[in-house]
Amino acid sequence: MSKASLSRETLLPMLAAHVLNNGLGGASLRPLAKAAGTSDRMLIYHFGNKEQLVADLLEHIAGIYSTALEAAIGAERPKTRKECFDRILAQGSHPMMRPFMVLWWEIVAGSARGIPGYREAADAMMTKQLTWLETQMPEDDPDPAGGARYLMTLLEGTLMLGVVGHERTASDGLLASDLSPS
Amino acid sequence: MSKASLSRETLLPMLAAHVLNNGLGGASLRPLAKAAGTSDRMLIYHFGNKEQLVADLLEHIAGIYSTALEAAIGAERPKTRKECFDRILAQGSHPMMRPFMVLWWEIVAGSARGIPGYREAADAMMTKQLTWLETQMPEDDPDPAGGARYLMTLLEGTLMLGVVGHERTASDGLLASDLSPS
DNA sequence: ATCTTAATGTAGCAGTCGCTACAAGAGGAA
DNA sequence: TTCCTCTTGTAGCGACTGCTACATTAAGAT
Repeated sequence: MSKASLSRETLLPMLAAHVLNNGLGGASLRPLAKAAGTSDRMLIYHFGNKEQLVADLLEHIAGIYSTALEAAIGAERPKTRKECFDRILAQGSHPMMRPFMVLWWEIVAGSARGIPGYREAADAMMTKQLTWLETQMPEDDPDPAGGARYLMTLLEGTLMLGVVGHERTASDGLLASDLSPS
Repeated sequence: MSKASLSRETLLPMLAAHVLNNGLGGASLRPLAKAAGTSDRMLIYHFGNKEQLVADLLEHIAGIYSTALEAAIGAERPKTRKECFDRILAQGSHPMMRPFMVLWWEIVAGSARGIPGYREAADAMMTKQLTWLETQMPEDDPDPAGGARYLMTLLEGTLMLGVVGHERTASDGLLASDLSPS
């Protein structure tokens, strides 16, 4: 294969990198192609049309997210739900995660708007994160499944408030709650 | 005034209606103008450029949201936080609210991406909803401010999960919690 | 009546969009 | 060799983008 024809599979990582840095909605074929070292002509050739490209890209990104989660399983489990929540929130708020988070909200918006491919990707990423979170719950938690869903809801709400400049709103609200199972 | 020259103020409601039905990011001047009964030429004349138009439009929409909230103050206050939460969630999930919700997630995404005007609008709408929610808390709540923030976090998380098809995730998670103050 | 200014229509510019027609090279199969 | 299929480059189409130059109308001020 040596020099090698670019294929969907070799293209996708480079496209994903560009999208993480520049957004998905505003991305057009020519900048996308340049980032991947090709031409718009070839993107259409490989993916058929832009809609399919975006769908494949979203699926690919969901895959990246999935493997990232699998690699992030902590050594020692948290002792309380609160500790679990704080740890994951800190992880999601890490500057390294920012491009991913910015893209995440774009995916949510696209999902709400019904743009093809977005809903599926959002669903996949949510499901993955949820099952991952279940494995990260405290060992003695009486209801890891329900607790994970509860923490997830709280986590996403907190992240959203943070995005619009209301991180204090979320943290103040949680002061009054110990998040302990009922 | 009779026939009347169109001004920013007369244009904005019609622009807002169009944006609520068709999205903000993908909106371009000519369709926007047609929806408002003018020409792209006049939109630029009145608003200077598109960026300013979008900023003004977002501010206007935040104002609509604000007055809508003020009009929605319930007659009798809920008795528990759970009841308060359910009532507001039902309100936010009402089909009538859908266009607004879809736009909301677009605003959140724009805010995350740092697009001018989005963050300010999102912040204003969040702040408004928060102070409104405080007035809707149960009368005997020991900590209405903290409770409102807590419910708000949960509410936004729940709405987000709903948008990506995980409404069950949120509701299942809340089954295990009575949301009562600690 | 004249002057000024705000409001509007018409036409178009330069750039970008997704996508395609056409042709050419490259590598394997016969 | 001859063919055929896969891959790629070049060029461009028609639609749309935000925005502007130029001209015209209408109304109010003096």
